[in-house]
Formats: sequence, C-alpha cells, structure tokens
Amino acid sequence: MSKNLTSRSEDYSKWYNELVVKADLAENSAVRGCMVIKPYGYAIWEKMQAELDRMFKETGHQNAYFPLFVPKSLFEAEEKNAEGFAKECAVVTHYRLQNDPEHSGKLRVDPEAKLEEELVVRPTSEAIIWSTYKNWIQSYRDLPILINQWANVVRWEMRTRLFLRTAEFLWQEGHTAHETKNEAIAEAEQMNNVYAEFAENFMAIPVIKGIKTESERFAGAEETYCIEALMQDGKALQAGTSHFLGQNFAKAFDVKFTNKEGKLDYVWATSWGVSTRLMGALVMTHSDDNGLVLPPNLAPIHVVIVPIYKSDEQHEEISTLAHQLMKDFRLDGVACKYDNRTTQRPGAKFAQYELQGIPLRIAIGPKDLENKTVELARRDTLSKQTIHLNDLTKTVNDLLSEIQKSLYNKALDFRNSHITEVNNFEEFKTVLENKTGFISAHWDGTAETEQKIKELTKATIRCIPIDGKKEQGVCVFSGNPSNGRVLFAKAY
RNA sequence: CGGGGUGUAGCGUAGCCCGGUUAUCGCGCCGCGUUUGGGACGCGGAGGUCGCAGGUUCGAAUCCUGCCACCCCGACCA
Repeated sequence: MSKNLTSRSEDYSKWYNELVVKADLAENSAVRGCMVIKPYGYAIWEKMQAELDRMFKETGHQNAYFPLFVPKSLFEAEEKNAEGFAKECAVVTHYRLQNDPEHSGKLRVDPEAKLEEELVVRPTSEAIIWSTYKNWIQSYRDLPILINQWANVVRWEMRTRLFLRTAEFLWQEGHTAHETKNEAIAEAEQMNNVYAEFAENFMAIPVIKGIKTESERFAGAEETYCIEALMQDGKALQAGTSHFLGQNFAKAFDVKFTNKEGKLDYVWATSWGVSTRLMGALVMTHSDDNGLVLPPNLAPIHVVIVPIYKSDEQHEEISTLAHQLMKDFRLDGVACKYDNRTTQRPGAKFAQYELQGIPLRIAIGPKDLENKTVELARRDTLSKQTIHLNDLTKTVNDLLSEIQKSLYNKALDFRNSHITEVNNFEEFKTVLENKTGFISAHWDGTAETEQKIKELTKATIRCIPIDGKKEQGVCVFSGNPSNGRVLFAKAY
C-alpha cells in the first residue's frame, strides 16, 4: 500500500470515496466532522454488524436501545467518567426554534424555550444505562444483565479524521451487570476475545490482546482490555476495548442487589465497544495502490462478472451464461454481480471493481465462449487465470477461502516483522523513527516514565500484552527494574 | 486554542508576485457516431457569485482591510 494512504487525508479520498464522503451538508456547519456513509460502505458495516451480533448472541447477550440524550445530572454521577468526557460533549440547551423577528425568513433559537436541565448527547451510554439498570436489579436472581446496544454517539473532538475519529460515529456498546467481581472480569476478558476473533477471522486483521496502562484506561474503568492492530504505515490502531468497571458505576448510580447470603452489595460491571473505526482499520490494513482490498468474509460482493463482446449476439450469449453462473454461485452462498452496463467499457469496469476491492472478477469474452472457459482474476494478488467452466464454482469457493487466509497471513507477517525488541532508549528512538511499528521494551510501571517517553517520542504504551512472557529486565528509559515487556508505538 | 498553508465549474488545477479582451487546462457530465480481452476515440455542447464583505482604481481572480471555511502540525481522543 502506498504510505500516502495513511499520511495525508487528501490521499485517503481515492479509497474512501467508494465508502464514505465527508459530510458537507451546509455552510458553517459543525457537521463537517461527521461522515456520510455511502451504500457500498454501509454494506460493509452491515456485514460487520451481522457477524458481531451473531457472536454477541452466542455469548448470551441481547440487544436493547437507550436514549440519545443524557440529563446532565445523570451524566456527572460517575465522576471520573464525566470528567473524562466533559471536554467533548455536545449539549442540548433549547427545544424550539422560532421566526427571527430581525431577519425575515430566518429562524432563531427561541430564548423562552431553554431547558431547565441541559441534555448531553451521549458520548457513551454508561450513565443512562446504569440509571436504568438501577430499577431492574434487586436480587442476584436478576443478574447477570447482558445487553448490547447498536447506536450512534457524539464526541466533539478538537480534530477529526475520517473513519478514525469522526464527531459522530456508529458503534455497538455492551453493558453488563454481574453478581461477582470474577464474573465481571471474565465477561470483560471474554468480549475482548470475541473482538480479537472477529478482527482476525472476519476482517483478516491480526491483533494483539492486552491491557491498558492506567493512564490509557477508559475513564471510570478498573481495567481496560484492548485489541491493538498495526497499520501498513507502521502506526498502531486501537481496534476495540472491553472494560472491567468494578463497582464504580454501581456506586455512582446506587445499583445494589441482595446476594445469596441475603446481604446488600453493589453489582459489578463491564462495558465494551467497537466502532466504524474498524472500517478505517480495514482500509489501512489491506488496501494497495489500486484501491481497497476486502477480505471475502466482509465483501458485500464476492465475484463480479464482466462481459466482453463485439456483437449483440455475443452479448446475449454471455448474459445467458452469466445468469447461469450466478445461479450456481448463489447455491454456494457466493454473492455475485453481473455488470451488464453498456455505458462502460470492460477496462473501466475492471478498474472500478479493483477500487472497490471485490475479491474475484470473472471476465467472459468470445474466446471463452468458444473454449468454455472464463478469465478469473484475484483482487489481492492481481493475478489472472483461465478456468474451464466445469471447474469454476469449485475454484471460486477455494479461492475465496484462500484469499481470506492469505490476507490475514500477509498482514500477520507484516505485523510480526514490525515488533522490535529494544533494550536502550537510543535504539528505541531509532527504531521508532526508521522502522516504525511496535516496540517491545521494558517499562518500570510508572506513569511518569510513560509520560516522559510520550513527550520525547510521541510513542505511547499501546498495551501490556496478555500473553507476554514474564521476564526480568530494566526499564528502557529509567533503568529501574521491570518484570515484563510492554508494547510502545505511535498510534492513531 | 496556538503555528503553518489553501480557497478559481462536480473533481483536480493555470493565472495572482508585476491589475487590462470573452478566466486556462485536464478529468467528469450531455448529444451524435465509431468502438468493447485493462481506465476508448472523433466531432459538437453544457457548466463559473474566481470563499464572503468592504476598499483602492477608468478597470480587480490579481492590490489593501476585515471576516468565513477548509487542510496540515500540536494539545485532546476510539
């Protein structure tokens, strides 16, 4: 992939234009930090939703929906959470517009329609959900509550970045309530594993499972689990998080239950989420200079058929064959499209589907009709082969699995070759600047050291890997003792 | 909010420093025809408050002032 893809937003556009456009709905509109997701982009999001939803349900969760607006008094209840998000909240203060007496044809906010209490547009839903759970929970028999919500949230970021940090984004947020600490921790870990499995098996993005340091932790959490991915430009991207919230929210919202011993206790909580940011991860992990490359598991269309003809008779004959092939593919669950437009020539169609990242392309021309073959092209390797019609459906099925695996392995090789162990700070800086990627280094466990390294290098601790080996050493910065390596990187 | 940069057709741009016909070019768009195994070609055509508002001038895309928007870098963040 071209480095440009991730270095300058102008260069994103070539790829992203197929998926989204930046919102420019009105002059002077703060909606600029948002994105319009186009149908093709949304189709990919829907595939992701469907798979995640299936995984959530398999782990016992149900979907529900909670309000967009959070009364300020509720929002401020959990102090750390409120503090963490306070700087980026959109706030509703009025509920009515009226004709502007001074500018005919214009509207103004009706000063009489001021809300008694401001409403915060949710940047995350812990507050509103926990104030609801309070009424749902009295006994250990009411637990656990395992709920997920598909929603939009708003975070008024100082600077937005298409996909990775938009003012409004779509996500899912799970919010669970448990009887015991261990059960809640197990839930948080389980969901982090679900995310990892989804990223790797479905999106073909290898991730490192880890926990966040205290300073990178979610506001209001006791522990934040995460999956970290590496983009092709060597920068890390947090792809999903799962939080063990302890009893912080239960205490803030007074959610108590009678336990099996008949004693009152606060419930234990988790929350976890992934967002449309994952689509950014997808683009930045697999795309090349010809455009998107979609893993088959995520592609809205697996195979596109492009006819090549000189006469109407040929065109008709190819169309008949194409329709037959589509029937065959559909029986195998292969999503296909026949591009029968007469307004575009084949070359233009080839380029378009490469830009869209459709995994396989079939071209059928007069020579193929004669030989009972088709030309089959792979998006990921850009290689082409001629296949006899008899072997086609099998070859397509095999190739789709092969492409899924191959994309993952390619990303995995890249990621693994960009984890560098370093043992002194000079090496740390050199690797960070030249080789980029993750740096595996000893850290003394203090926030001060973490902060200093961040100031000096812009690298942050992405996570303490869960399966990292215990190893005695000395901190790469302070020289103080350390009992394990952590992963540093520059991150989005 | 600080530091830098940019605003000219749907997109990308030339022109600006040094004011002067009808604002340049490419892509895209529309029509007709020929084409179709990797982004077709020919001919014809449509499309512009030169970011906005003021000022200087006989004359402003060009000079001056103010404002607005966007982009990049930083703080903040999924």
